[in-house]
Amino acid sequence: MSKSLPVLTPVEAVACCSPLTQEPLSSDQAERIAPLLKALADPVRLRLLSLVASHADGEACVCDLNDAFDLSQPTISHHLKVLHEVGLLDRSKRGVWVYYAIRRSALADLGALIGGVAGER
Amino acid sequence: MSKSLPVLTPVEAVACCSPLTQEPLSSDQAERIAPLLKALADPVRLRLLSLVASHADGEACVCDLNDAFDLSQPTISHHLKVLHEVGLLDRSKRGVWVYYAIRRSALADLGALIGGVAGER
DNA sequence: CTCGGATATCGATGGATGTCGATGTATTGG
DNA sequence: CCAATACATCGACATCCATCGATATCCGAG
Repeated sequence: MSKSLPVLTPVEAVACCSPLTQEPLSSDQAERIAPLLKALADPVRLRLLSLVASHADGEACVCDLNDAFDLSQPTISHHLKVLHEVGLLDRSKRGVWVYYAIRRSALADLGALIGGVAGER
Repeated sequence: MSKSLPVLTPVEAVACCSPLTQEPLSSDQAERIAPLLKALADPVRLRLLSLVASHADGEACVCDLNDAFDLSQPTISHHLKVLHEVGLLDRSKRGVWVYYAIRRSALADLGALIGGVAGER
């Protein structure tokens, strides 16, 4: 089986690659990185991530996020789940509220992978 | 019509934004950036881009690229078109062959947008 | 002009994805 | 224990997208 899928979130897979432009990506590497970009490749999720990141302490309550969009609450919940599952957002529950927090290192790694900046690891 | 779409390739839209994590993305900004990430968010296209970028002079002939994949020629052609349309690859024809060349500045801008590195413009 | 090779375009198809309303689950207040 | 609020899950639906085979287009060789 060529598909022995790792116990590795997409976000972890990014850290192990040299920049896109330096040497050809292996098929496996590409398959691991693509989901991360897919998670990012939606206007709503881009705004969600950006909203969370630019909030105080880099985290925001779902209740705040819902109001920023003209979309149903399940839809926002779905998008947050996608971002959380690939490891771009952390999730923590406090009382009735759920807070999502940005993972800056994940974004930094991804940015370095794309932009070709060697890396500040 | 809220949709007066610009004469602006996605790749040009990127250069105008501060990093994702700095301030919330506007709806319009998100709508312009998402297509660029969508173009990147496919394992085959990631490898294609990486192959082209790491080739000599940052460009490669389609004939070389086809052989690197287990996919039909039309499929590769389609992926290259997607990357070209968003401005990540330049296209030039020489005789019978078509060469695609990486646009490093586009990747750099996108990387900076995601990674939060201010920018080396 | 004709042939063959290199790429692009077209149409079809199966599978993934964004969105919604309805409903489920958990926590707090009374 | 009950009601209300915050959030997640579910099922359905429409749309989008990766892929293919067939075919068109372009160009150099002879």
